[in-house]
Amino acid sequence: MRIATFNINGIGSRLPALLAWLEETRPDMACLQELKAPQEKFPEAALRDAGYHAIWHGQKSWNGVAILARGQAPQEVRRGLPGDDEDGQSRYIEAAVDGVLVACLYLPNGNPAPGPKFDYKLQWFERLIAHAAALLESGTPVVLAGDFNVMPTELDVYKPERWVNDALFRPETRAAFQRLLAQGWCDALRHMHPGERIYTFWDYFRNAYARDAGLRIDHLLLSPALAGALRAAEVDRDVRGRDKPSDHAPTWIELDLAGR
DNA sequence: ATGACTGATGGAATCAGA
Repeated sequence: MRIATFNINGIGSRLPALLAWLEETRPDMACLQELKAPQEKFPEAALRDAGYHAIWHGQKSWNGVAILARGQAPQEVRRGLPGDDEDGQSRYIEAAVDGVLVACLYLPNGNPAPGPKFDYKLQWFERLIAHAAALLESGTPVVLAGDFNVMPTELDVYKPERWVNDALFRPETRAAFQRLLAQGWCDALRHMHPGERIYTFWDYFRNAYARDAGLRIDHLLLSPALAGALRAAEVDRDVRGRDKPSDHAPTWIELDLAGR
């Protein structure tokens, strides 16, 4: 089973690029973030024509997440991260496909830091950590996939010293990510490529992609039950170099679920 | 430290992104 995560930065303007990528790579599941579209503007029919069933949680202008599954309907388990009934931002959706629970998340950016946006980021992170613990306790095979807006280590930033005070790289943010990992999650891309510089995001500014001035902020975390099934983890970086690209590249894992 | 680029909204200029 191949599961991808892709922050598409606007499904309205990115639909041709999304369809082209789906057609080429045919992932079994795809988690999308930053739909930037209200619920009724999601291109359900176009995706169905491409062979994908979808669930999504839209929002006007910002945020928005979706889970696609090829040839079958994702079974929605949850929409919205528990822990704050006042949180109206569409950043979390969860579905089961073939016995695997997949959480699609878009963790808040948090800039500028410090400030209320950074506080929201850290609070959201705490809610994620609490919910992730509950998922692990359930014993279900789980993948946490999405745009975490965290570079876990200095290896994940083209120029760490420039980012130390940024919400994506501040000590509090990295510490929260490490606490999440310490529950027992496997950072799939890092596990398959230890010590390697791999990025999933390149800024639109200053020709960042051509300079390879990137960040690794899109992650797929595997529960212990799934870690042994991991066969590959890669970034489709060429997608970032195409016409009208998202600033993120699709990131994916291959799991061997035979004989579970 | 700052700015540069892009999408959504709304129909210009501003916000947000990372």
